[in-house]
Amino acid sequence: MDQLSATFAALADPTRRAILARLTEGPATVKELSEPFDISGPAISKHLRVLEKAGLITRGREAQWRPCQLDATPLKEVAVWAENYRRFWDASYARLDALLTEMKETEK
Amino acid sequence: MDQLSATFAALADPTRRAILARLTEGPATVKELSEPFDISGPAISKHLRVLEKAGLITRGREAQWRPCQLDATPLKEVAVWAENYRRFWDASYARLDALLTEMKETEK
DNA sequence: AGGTTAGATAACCAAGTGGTTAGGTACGAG
DNA sequence: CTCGTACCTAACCACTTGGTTATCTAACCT
Repeated sequence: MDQLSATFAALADPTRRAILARLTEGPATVKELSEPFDISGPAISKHLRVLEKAGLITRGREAQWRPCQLDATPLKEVAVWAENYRRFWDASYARLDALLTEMKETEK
Repeated sequence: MDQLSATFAALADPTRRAILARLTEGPATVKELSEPFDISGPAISKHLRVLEKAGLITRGREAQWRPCQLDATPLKEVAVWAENYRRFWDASYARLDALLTEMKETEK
C-alpha cells in the first residue's frame, strides 16, 4: 500500500481522527488516549498501530508508558493532494483558472 | 458512516483516486473510465458506487451510457480538515502560531 | 427480430478491519 | 517478592472490501 492510500485509510476512522485531534494538544499515553472512548485497550492499540504505520504518530518509551506523539507530515501530502481539486469546488478559483487558460490560448 | 469518513475511505483506494483524476478532464462513461485498468467491469462499477455514495461523483443517463461527473465538494471538507494541522508540519506557520500565542499572552 | 454494446446486479471468494476476551511482559510501589 | 498498572500479542468473531464470473436489462444498429 502506498503512503497516500495508507494515510487516507488511517483517516477514514473517526476514532483515529479523534486520537489525532487529541494529540494536537501534546503527547499522551495509550491510557490517556483511550479514556474518551468506551472500547477496549487492544482496540486502541490496533488504532495506534494503524496510525503509526501511516506515519501519523511516533511512539516513545518511558518506563511502563509508551507516549504517542503527532507527526503531521503525511497530512501535508493530503492537503497538497486535495488542493489540486480546489478549482472544482472554488468558483472564484475556477474563474481564475479559466482566465489563465484563455490567456494561454491567446498566446498561441 | 459520517460524510468525512466516507470521503476518506473512498480516497483510500488508488484506483478510485485515478478515476477522480481522470474526471478532472471532463465527464466520462463507465467504459472510458475502466480503460486504464485491467480489472473487470463490475469492479469499476463498485468503485463508482463507492465514489457516488461519498458524493464525489454524480451520474447521469444518456441512452445506454451513464456518464460520470466529478463533484469535488467533499474534497473541500478534506482540505479544510487537513489545514487544521498545517501548523504541525509547516515550520513557518508554527513560528507564526507561537508568535500569536505570545501576543495573546502579553495582552493579558 | 436479432445481435452488439454499455452497464448493473448477484453470488461467491480471499483478505482486511474493528471489535472482543484471555493471557503475557515490563515496570514501579509497598 | 508480590501486587497493581500499562501495554502488547494471540486467537477469535462478524462485517466489509476488492476482486472475480455469470447473468440480466436497456439501448442502439442492422
